[in-house]
Amino acid sequence: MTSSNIKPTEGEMEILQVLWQKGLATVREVHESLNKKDSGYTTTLKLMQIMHEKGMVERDTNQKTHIYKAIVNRDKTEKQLVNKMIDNVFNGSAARLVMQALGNHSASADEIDEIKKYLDSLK
Amino acid sequence: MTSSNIKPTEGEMEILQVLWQKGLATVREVHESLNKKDSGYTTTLKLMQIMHEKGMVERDTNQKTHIYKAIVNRDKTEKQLVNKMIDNVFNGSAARLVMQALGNHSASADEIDEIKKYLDSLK
DNA sequence: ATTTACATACGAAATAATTCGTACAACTGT
DNA sequence: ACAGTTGTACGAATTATTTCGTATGTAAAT
Repeated sequence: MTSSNIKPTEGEMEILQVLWQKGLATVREVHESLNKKDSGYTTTLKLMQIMHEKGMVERDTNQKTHIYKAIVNRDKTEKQLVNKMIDNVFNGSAARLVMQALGNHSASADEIDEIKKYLDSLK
Repeated sequence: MTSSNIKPTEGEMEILQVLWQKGLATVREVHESLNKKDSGYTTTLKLMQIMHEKGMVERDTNQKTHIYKAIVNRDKTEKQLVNKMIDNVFNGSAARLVMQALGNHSASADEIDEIKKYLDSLK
């Protein structure tokens, strides 16, 4: 087992996405990005505090309003989740996952080309 | 929103996989397929009973030992989970998911060829 | 200066998911 | 017939996750 084994919950993933996208963000910014009408500001706050305890994010507390930043690695986290799904849902077949993803979510022609190029580069 | 919206938990997914693969199975067969050393037989039993309540599986109770069968659709369930991940983790980009899945050791050369063929067939 | 708005902290309730213990029924072998 | 094994049922404990209420501090606006 490697150094850090991360298993973000669903709620944590949503927040991480915002942070990865924005780089830096306050709790309010994150909360508004998520625009959940079903849960309040302090819920997002609490979640981010927990993420801090767990070492998934860091924060600058010099100002009254803290500024957060993800410190878990995006690529690594994504790979972990994808691998788990491949295992858990597709009996270990990456190909099945890929086909399910493409057969479905109407990947655009552009996307398909992009993927082809990528496949060629793997050789 | 369509008729049935299924959201199997992680434990339920593991069981569904066994059932999809075997077609029919008893609780013991499922439990042994999963070979979890960390949880007992009655845990699997309970889970499958809950799945029955939720209408994810049906069972033949004519014999003492009940025989289970998945009734949620495999393809549909997989699509749902993949879409959710695309949304939730990859900001809506199927291509990003695919690349993450392939950039992994998990994909063999054979698999990659298979996917290429598939991509061509999409045109 | 005082009210109003916005921030963090944090305990605790609410909800979800997993796990187990135990009661009891039905088969199996002696 | 009866002990041992294997099965279901199901309440309840445990653990994980999300949600909120409320205390309290700080800045801004009137």
